[in-house]
Amino acid sequence: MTGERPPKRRTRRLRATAAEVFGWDELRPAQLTAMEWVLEGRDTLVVMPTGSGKSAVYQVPALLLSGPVVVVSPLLALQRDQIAGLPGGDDGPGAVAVNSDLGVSETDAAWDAVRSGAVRFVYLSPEQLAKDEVVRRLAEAEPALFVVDEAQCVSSWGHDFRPDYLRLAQAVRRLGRPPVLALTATAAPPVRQDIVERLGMDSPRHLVTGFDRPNIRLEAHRHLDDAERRRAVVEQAAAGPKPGIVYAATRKDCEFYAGELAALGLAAEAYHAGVRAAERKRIHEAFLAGETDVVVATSAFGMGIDKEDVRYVLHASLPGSLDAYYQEIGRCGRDGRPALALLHYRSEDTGMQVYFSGRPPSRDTVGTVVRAVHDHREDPVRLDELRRETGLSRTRLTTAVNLLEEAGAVETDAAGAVRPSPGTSPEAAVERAADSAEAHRRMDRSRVDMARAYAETTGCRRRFLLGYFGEEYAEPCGNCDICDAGAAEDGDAAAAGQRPAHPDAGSYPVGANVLHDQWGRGTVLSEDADRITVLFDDVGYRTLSLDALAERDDLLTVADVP
DNA sequence: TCGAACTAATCCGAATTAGTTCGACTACTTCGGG
Repeated sequence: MTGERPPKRRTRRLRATAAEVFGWDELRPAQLTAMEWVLEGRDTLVVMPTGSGKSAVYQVPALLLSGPVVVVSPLLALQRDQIAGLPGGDDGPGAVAVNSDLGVSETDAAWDAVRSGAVRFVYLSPEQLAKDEVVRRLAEAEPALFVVDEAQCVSSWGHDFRPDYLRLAQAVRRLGRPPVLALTATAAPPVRQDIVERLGMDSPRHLVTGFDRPNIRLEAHRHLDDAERRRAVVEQAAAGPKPGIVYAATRKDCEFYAGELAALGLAAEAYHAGVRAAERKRIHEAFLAGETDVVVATSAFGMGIDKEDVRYVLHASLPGSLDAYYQEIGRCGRDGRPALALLHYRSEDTGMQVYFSGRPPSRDTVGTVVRAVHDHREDPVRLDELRRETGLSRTRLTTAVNLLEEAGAVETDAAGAVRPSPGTSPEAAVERAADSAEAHRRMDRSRVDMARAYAETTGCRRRFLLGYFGEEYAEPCGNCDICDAGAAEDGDAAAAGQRPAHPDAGSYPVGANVLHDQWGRGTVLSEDADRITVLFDDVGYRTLSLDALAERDDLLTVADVP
């Protein structure tokens, strides 16, 4: 193994497989790089926009690996789409999805196919991997790669809504620790860090392609009055070029806006989790087929929508985070033609988003769980047994166990059973879990604050948004409402998006590590005309006014500059 | 945290108002009934 021969041979094999099996004559450099890392057996985190061929990063290497590939995917519909998109026929790679749709005999047949090697890909929800039986049968097949698709779900859903996402690392361990590949289209630096930690990835390589989507125009409008906001949303949704997506905060609002738009003669549909499955499928397909002008939806609508010609994404309310916002607006303008991301909000919207960011399990719940675990000090206990003993729901129990595990108070052993960590009392465990929960709450709260800060920024919106994702963007973009206003004021496009500089502008360069009097260590994410945004390790995102910083020069000190 | 929907109180009863309560997003899985 000397010189450059091995990688070159690997590259040739990847290209040949892509062409022969999938009919892809060209692979993009980023795709190829990530595929090579996967073949080398390295843990890998890939952040690439939808439509750039993320799935290929595991599909092609899968055919060159020695065992089946496990693919964790959050929605059963996505699993079906992925399998339908694979090349069929006798030469194509076999694939199965194991989930609650299957009957007993179908499930057995699926596992037989996995065991016999007839199947390359096994698609599973994280809930499936919480089952002993599933992990046991998978382990027998000795998987060669563990893929987590839509990996942002680990961070956005794992902490409360779907806690089995935080238990994937245990499953990976029990499967013999195959290399882990995490794929996502949108992840800010703290989300990437969360994904890496929660999946237990080992010194992973990161492949992050640019976030900027220059053809999407960014605008935000604040309203004082709810009726006025509703009027503006309906008018703009009706007037804009179609098709478009309107995101509303509640199911009720979806029905309201869809009703108003339909009354104006538009083909408009309301989409949310309260709509029955068959109807949702119909709406989804009609939208992809170009039969719908506007879908008005909650956050339920989005994953798996790969439609090129969406002309606008309009938000009728403040989003819960810029992570969610960027994901949602990224669904317009995929054809590269001009598109509009428009946010209508009221400051009152923050209340509901804080509510939505979820409440951690109570001290009582955590206490019940930790005492139950301590009762099994001598014989580690499985989660389903803990559930019977505590009478808690699956979600609440798993969330509490995850929190205790994060706090170092309990551990999961090689067989998937839970026991107390040595030397921790139940009382201390509850305290530590409460501290972890509080840290999550602060982080979630700061994400809502950042969504509002984006809406209210006085600088170029694109610079703000990209700064949030850790991408420096020096010049004003010229394609947001703030840049337009600046250009109109000074008649100078170059000055657009930049208000007169604060005397302290430049004191806190983007990327600099800083130390705050109260909030501790942090990293400067972006700099507006009169304020900076910092991501603190312990308290999350904060915006700080340069005026306030000028008054007390010991408040925030620069530790080092990149 | 906000706002819709409800309840109680008020000067006869209808109608207003102050106070209270409750629901507001995202999925998979399992299980019972038609």
